[in-house]
Amino acid sequence: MRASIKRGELARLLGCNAETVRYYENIGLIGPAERTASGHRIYHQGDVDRLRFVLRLRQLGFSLEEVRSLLETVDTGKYTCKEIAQITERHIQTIHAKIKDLTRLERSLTEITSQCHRGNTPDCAVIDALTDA
Amino acid sequence: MRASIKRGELARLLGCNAETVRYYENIGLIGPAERTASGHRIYHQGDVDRLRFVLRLRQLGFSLEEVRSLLETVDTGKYTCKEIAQITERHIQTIHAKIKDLTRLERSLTEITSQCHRGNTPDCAVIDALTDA
DNA sequence: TATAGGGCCTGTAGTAACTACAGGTGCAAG
DNA sequence: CTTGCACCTGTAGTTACTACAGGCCCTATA
Repeated sequence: MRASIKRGELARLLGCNAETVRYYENIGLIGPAERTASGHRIYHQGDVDRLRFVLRLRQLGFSLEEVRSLLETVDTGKYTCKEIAQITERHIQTIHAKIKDLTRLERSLTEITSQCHRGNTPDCAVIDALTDA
Repeated sequence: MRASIKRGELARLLGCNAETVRYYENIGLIGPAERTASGHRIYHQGDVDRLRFVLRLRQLGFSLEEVRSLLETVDTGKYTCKEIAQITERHIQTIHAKIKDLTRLERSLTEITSQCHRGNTPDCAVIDALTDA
């Protein structure tokens, strides 16, 4: 017989919050789980695999909508390696843009702070930079 | 007499959404605006300066709670340059950590994608990497 | 002076992706 | 048998806005 686990065990197994599993079911990202007579959810190997797939995509920074779209793509089987590569490459670009933004931000802040004498008086170059018109 | 502008003009002047101004007032980040007899908000130079301060901090990635705290610090005037420098340096650390996270993420994705042959078949190294237990 | 169009007013709901709670069952170990 | 944990449900809270709907005000033009 197929191994079956409950929600908490599934979450522990994959390192996510048990509420997240229910949330993903609610929004239809993963299918409704099989239930025991008393209403408790039970999960099998296939469910574990699917949730792992979802969680990995999330860890890689894909949005839930992107995950949903990728699941559909993979489910229908109508995809090519080229298409998948394109999707991930677009995503890499997005991440790259975020890194650039943050780096610019870091530079600004570092520059502003570099003017500080770090003394025990309230005259501060940071405040000046933020206050000036 | 003091120059006075309305909400839309203030927003245009500082490059933010007019609704944002109302939002900041609602959450008490900026004080309640002076009103005309009919209830329209009016703003003066001091208000412009204060909102600019807030918006700059936001642009630098500070959270609204951090902005609130900084406003309070500056308002009381009980701060030293050293303290402000410490706050911004902590913030730089946070940003730096985010950059590191994203860079790691980018590396992972690039690595996964590098295995792809980009062909017109559905056998894809990305999917394999995401699917494997 | 009448009117048309904007801009302003309010409260509320929606966004992303969960997380946390309250109030109530089920289940398994001792 | 009872204790305590895990599970069930629906709902509210989080961040930082943004976008309405329904209604008033203000100003420029005919």
